[in-house]
Amino acid sequence: MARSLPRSFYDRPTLTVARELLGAILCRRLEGITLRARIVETEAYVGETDLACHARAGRTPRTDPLYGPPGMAYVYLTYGMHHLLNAVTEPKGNPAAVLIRAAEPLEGIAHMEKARGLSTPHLIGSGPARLAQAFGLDLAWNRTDLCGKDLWIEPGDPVPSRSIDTSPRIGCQNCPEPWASIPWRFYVADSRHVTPGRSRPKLLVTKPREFGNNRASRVRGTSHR
DNA sequence: GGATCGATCGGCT
DNA sequence: GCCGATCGATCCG
Repeated sequence: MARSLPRSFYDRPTLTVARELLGAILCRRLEGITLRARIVETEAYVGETDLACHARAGRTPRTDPLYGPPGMAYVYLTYGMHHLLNAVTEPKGNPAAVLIRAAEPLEGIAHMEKARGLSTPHLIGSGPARLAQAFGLDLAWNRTDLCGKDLWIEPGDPVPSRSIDTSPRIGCQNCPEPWASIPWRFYVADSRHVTPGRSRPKLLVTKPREFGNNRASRVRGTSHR
């Protein structure tokens, strides 16, 4: 049952791994139960030249896992309170990884709901920090072998390319171009379990402005902090 | 439904 | 010191 993806799966170009991780099943063994969730959103971070990738700073104690063998977990803390899970990719020495951004709970859902403190299905794993919280992942999981027995990823039903959408990576707006705009985020287009607010490329929702009341002067609130 | 803002801390400049 | 690979509460429309 626990047929985890082999290390060779991760030992490939990061963009390929990011696409093919869609539909795969993230799993964690707990006492008595197994958590399973279908990955529906990923982002690729590729090397020191990618100025959105942590490896832009070179090899440091923090980024060291990115330089290690493929198939290892890279977990770090962001904003002082959120943990994010990555899968290290490409041959050893090539600092790159796939950020696992969102997943649809399949098994062990009650445990995930408890860990998240809520039970709204599409809010359990729809974001990298939410997913990490649902799975109980923190810094102790950094460098965990994803080809091991505690935390692993199983093959799932492949997502056809027509069902995959792309976008710029979230939270990289301040990076220099082309890194801010390069479409290295991949997600299952019709999934309700992706990061909210960015799943749909905004259809023709914008109504024609009827009253010429185009007040551009947006009062910039009295910024008292 | 969209925009804004505060929380909170490790790592790098 | 400064700034995040974020989330959730809150306010507004």
